[in-house]
Amino acid sequence: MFLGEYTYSIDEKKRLAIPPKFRPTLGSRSVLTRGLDRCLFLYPLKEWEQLAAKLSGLGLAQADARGFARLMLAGAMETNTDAMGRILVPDYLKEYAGLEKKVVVAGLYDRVEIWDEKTWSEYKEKTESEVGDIAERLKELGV
Amino acid sequence: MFLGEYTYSIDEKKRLAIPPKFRPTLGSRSVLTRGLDRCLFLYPLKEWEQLAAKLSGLGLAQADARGFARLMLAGAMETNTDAMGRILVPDYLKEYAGLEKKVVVAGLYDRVEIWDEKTWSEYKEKTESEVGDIAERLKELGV
DNA sequence: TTTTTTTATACCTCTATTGGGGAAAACCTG
DNA sequence: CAGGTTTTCCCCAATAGAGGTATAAAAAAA
Repeated sequence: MFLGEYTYSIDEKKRLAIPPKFRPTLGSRSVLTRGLDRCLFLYPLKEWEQLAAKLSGLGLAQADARGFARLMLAGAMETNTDAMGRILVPDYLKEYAGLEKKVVVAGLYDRVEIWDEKTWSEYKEKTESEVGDIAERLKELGV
Repeated sequence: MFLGEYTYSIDEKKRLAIPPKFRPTLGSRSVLTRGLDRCLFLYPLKEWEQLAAKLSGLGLAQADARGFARLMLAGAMETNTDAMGRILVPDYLKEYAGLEKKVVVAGLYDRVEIWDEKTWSEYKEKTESEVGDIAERLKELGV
């Protein structure tokens, strides 16, 4: 289970450290792809395989489903973590997410998300004001 | 069951002691999250897992559900209590709750709440003055 | 008052993070 | 196809920071 948010910097060789707590769960092979809302998704290989199967089964009928599947499948790339637990972020993904120097790595239960620090803080502020009453939402979930 | 309120100080390494009475119930692994009214919630791992599974089950499709899950899941952090019964409070949560030196740890039946001492006393004063109105409303609830 | 538990601070060890160097592989170009 | 250039990967090192431990003081209990 991935939890928490961490800040790292991408070095000039496009290497990005993964939080030590995430490393055992991710394993040595993981998949990096375009995510929603201008961030990147990072999955353990097994989780990715399940998701990819679901995505390719999404039927060709709807244009938006096709677009979504293309976004994630076409942009996917397997990444090997080096001895220090870092992954290499390819140019086209770095550009997609607008990653500058400072980057936020966030754990979201079954996946890891990678955001540019600025984009992340803007998104959080926006969401906090829109989501409104957290207590109400939690009650809907039966907590 | 968590009961009572205690005052502790966070050391310069962001470590915070948990009341000895709470330790057996929390176990060695627990989860610290953003709470309501600028405090932090601390759950035993098992309790949290139920909530997290529900949040992650909301799926990727809707933008507002995504945002809500991101706030709650990325905002959470698993904390291991050390040999002296202390937990580590990450920067972003310390900042969220405005924790300074003195901190109040309060038991609320099934969860633990963590407040900055100043925020806590202000909140209490405010609530005590409204206590009459609240009692009226509780009567309506049949308490 | 004595004993025991607990809190807080200081210190020390170890791990994590970030940087760089160099080898190998891939790519482009002439 | 050969030479040169760029990119990727692997190894190593230094520093800083985090995590663990011990001790002394304080509080609580007997």
